[in-house]
Amino acid sequence: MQKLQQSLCCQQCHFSQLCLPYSFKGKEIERLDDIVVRKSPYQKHQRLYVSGQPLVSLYAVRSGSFKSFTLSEDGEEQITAFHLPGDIIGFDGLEMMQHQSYAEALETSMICEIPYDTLDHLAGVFPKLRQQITRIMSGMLCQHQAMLLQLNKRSASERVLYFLASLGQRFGDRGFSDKAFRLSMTRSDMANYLGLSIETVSRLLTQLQKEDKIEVEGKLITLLDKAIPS
Amino acid sequence: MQKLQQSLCCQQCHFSQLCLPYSFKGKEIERLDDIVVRKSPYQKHQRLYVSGQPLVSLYAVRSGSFKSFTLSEDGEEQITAFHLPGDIIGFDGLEMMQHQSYAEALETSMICEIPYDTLDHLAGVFPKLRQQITRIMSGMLCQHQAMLLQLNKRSASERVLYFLASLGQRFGDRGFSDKAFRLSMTRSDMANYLGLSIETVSRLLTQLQKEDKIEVEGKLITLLDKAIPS
DNA sequence: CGACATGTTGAGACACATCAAACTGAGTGG
DNA sequence: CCACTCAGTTTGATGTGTCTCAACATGTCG
Repeated sequence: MQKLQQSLCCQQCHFSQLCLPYSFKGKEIERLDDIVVRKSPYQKHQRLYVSGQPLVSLYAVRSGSFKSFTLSEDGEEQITAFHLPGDIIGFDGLEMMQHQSYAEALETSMICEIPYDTLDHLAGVFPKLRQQITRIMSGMLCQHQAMLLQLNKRSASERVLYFLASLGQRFGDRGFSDKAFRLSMTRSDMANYLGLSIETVSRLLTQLQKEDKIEVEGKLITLLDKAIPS
Repeated sequence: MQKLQQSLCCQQCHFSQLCLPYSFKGKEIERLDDIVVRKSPYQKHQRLYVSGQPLVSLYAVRSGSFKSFTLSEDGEEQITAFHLPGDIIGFDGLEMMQHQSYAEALETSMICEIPYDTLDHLAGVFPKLRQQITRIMSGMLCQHQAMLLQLNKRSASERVLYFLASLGQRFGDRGFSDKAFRLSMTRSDMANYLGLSIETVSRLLTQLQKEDKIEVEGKLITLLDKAIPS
């Protein structure tokens, strides 16, 4: 049991450099470990939280993947992000201390739950932790800005390629291949996120393949040299 | 001179409830006042910072307005936000401690400069301040999520109306009329922000006027009852 | 194996972009 | 004070990228 705990702690986690423990020393990381709750696995389609629910914790993806989305008044879904291991989910709920979106597992996934009141308290004590939280939120703002450019200025084809390339880069950051990976989301999810129709996404995937920019085999994607922007 | 300083301090500022001092008591707000630098006015088109520049301060809009934008490799502008009095600009630079965008005055404007290292230090000391910074950044994430829905799911007409309505609401939050206001940005800026062409924005403004949803007189906008979503 | 979600491909429609031209208004100089 | 200029705005005519509708193919899970 002790060993299991050990294997699950932040020091052992492969994604700690992307997550909260970034640049932490022994003492600080132990305090973080104390407050983190390792939950049982989430199954595909299972929700981490729903919109309107009081925010008590943030959630770090340990394995698997999630999507975040909002629902408009008339019930249409808008996916706002896909989350990979090391990502932290729930920051949009801190303003009102109520979740402003939904988070749903795209596959069987593991989660570390981080109670927010204790995290905030630690943020007062450890400047490094405070700065890391700030850094993560700031990075999310930058991502949104890049996305805005894509949606407003780029063609459907460019958006699809951008999506695959940035996903590849994120896999690369996590020590996986940045060229070949498996999509955990459906074509419908991709289309929703990119503001396109399912049919357009499907067509463009085959077209990009014809242009020798990518290889597609169902959910398996390989980025070829031509995919890299000129 | 002492009086001038007084009239410029956070306690006297009409927009403090939107800004950092939100829910602050005397002692804390004074410390904030100590570190804030009131700068001379910025003229139209003058830039607060440029992309790539090291981040040393955040900036609170005191009066007037600004736009934030990024430039793509091939030099095309993408406006990411418009800033009104009480807004704080520069959060996207905290990840790299380097500004990731440009901020430019849309009209003659006053700014409060907030040195970031001292702000961060105060954030360690005052939980309220730390929470307010978090709240502001979280709110920006929510705004981006709402924008994503607009860009991906709404028609050009709906986007223009949404833009005017949310601008009106923000004016309302600041104690101005939420129904009648003057746009400080050009049609081109609006179009750029909303991912539309200038011509489309212009056409839709006249069309919305014909539908008795708004009144347009150059830069002066009035929202009519019909503008409020059904 | 059957059922149902997911993905692909084609044909036609349409919302918005682009191109083009005229209009307006603020600032400038004669 | 008026003519000039130029950025900003409006309006019209035409083009096109992507959506919609429809049919079919594939994969997945009981």
